[in-house]
Amino acid sequence: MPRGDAPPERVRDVALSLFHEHGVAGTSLQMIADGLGVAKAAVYYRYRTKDDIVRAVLAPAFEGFDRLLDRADEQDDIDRVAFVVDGLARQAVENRELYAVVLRDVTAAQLQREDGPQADTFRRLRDVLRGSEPTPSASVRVGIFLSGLMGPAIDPDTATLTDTELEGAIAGAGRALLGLPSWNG
Amino acid sequence: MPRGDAPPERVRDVALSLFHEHGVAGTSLQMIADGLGVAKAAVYYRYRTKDDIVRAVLAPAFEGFDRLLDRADEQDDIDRVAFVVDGLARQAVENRELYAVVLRDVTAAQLQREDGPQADTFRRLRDVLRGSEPTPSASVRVGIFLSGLMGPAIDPDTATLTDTELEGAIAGAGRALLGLPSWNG
DNA sequence: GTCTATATATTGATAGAC
DNA sequence: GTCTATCAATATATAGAC
Repeated sequence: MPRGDAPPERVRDVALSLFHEHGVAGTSLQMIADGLGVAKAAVYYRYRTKDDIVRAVLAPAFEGFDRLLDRADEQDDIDRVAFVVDGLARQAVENRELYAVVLRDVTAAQLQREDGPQADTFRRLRDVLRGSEPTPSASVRVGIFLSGLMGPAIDPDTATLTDTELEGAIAGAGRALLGLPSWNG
Repeated sequence: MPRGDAPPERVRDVALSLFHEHGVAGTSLQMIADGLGVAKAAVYYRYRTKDDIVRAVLAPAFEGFDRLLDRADEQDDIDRVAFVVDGLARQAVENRELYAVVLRDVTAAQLQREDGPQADTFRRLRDVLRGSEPTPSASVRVGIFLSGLMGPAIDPDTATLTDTELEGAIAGAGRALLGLPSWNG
C-alpha cells in the first residue's frame, strides 16, 4: 500500500476510535486527518462533510441490527426474544467501540433520530425484545438492556474477559433481565 | 429577581440541560450564556473555565452516590445490594438529566477518570453491587445495570410513566439482573 | 456584575497547485 | 489524490468600561 494512502475504510476505522475516545462532537476533522497521517483536505476528498463520516461509521451497526431482526422474524415466537438477546450480545462484543458509540453518543443519537430507517430499526428492536407482554415494566427492562449493552464491553473492570466469556455473561444477564430461562441453569 | 441575574445555581441548571441535549463537548459557553440571557463574560465571572462548570454540574451526582454508599455501609450484608439498587433507582429518576450525563457522556467520563475521588466513588459502587460473589458474570451484570440505569429515564418509550412507576420498574429490573428476590414476587 | 471589544486558536469546508 | 493556503465562523478566555 503506497504511502499516505487513506481509503474510506481506514478513515472509518480511525474515526471510530476517536469517536469512541472523545465522542463525536469532541472529534474534529483535524484529529481524524492526524490519525491517518494526511491533511484535512485529503479526508474531504473522500467524504463531503463530517456528518457523512459519522454516518459511514455508524451504518454497519444498523446493518447488523437489521440482519439480526430479519433472522429473528423467522424464529418461533417462543425463541425470538432469546435469539435477539444472544445476537445483540455477540454483535456488541465483536464490535465494542462501534456499539458504544451507537448506544451512548448524544450526537450519534441525534443523527439517528433524523434518519427515518435508523429510528425504525430501534423501534423494531424494542418491539421484539418487549415480547408478548408489553407492560411498562417490560419496556423499562428493554431500555436498561439496550442502553446497558455496551457498559461491560467498555468497562475496564471486565476488560480481562475473553470475547466468549463476555458474550455469554451479557446474554445471561439479558435473559435474567427479560425474564427468560437461562441457558446454563 | 432582578433582570439579567445569573446566580451559579441557574448556570448549573441551564448548563445541565444543554449538556443533556448536545453533550458536554457539543455545548459551548456561548450556548450557556444565550440560555441564561447574558453575555459570555458574565458566565466567566462565576466560573473560571468551562471545565469548572462541568465539574459544578456533575458534583451533586457524586455527592448523591457517596451519601448512598455511606448509608449502605450501615445496612446488614444481606440487604446492602438491594439498598443500593433501590437508592440508585430513586436518584436516577429524581434527577434524570444529571444521571444521563454522568453515566453516558464521554467528556464527563474523562473528567471523572482524572478526578481521584470520583473514580473512587465508582469503584465503591461497583464493589458493593457485585456483592459477596465477585464472579465475572456478576461484574458484567453490575456494568449493565450501571450503564443501563439512565436508559429508561431518557427513553421516550417510557416517558409516560410516573416517577414512582419508573423507580419501581428500574429497581425491580436491577434486582432481577443482580439475582435478588423481587419486592413484588 | 454585566457589558462590549478583543485576542488567539481551532472549527468545518473550499480553491487551486502539483 | 494529496498538498498548502485560505475562508468565514466559532471556540475559550481576557481586558477594561460602566
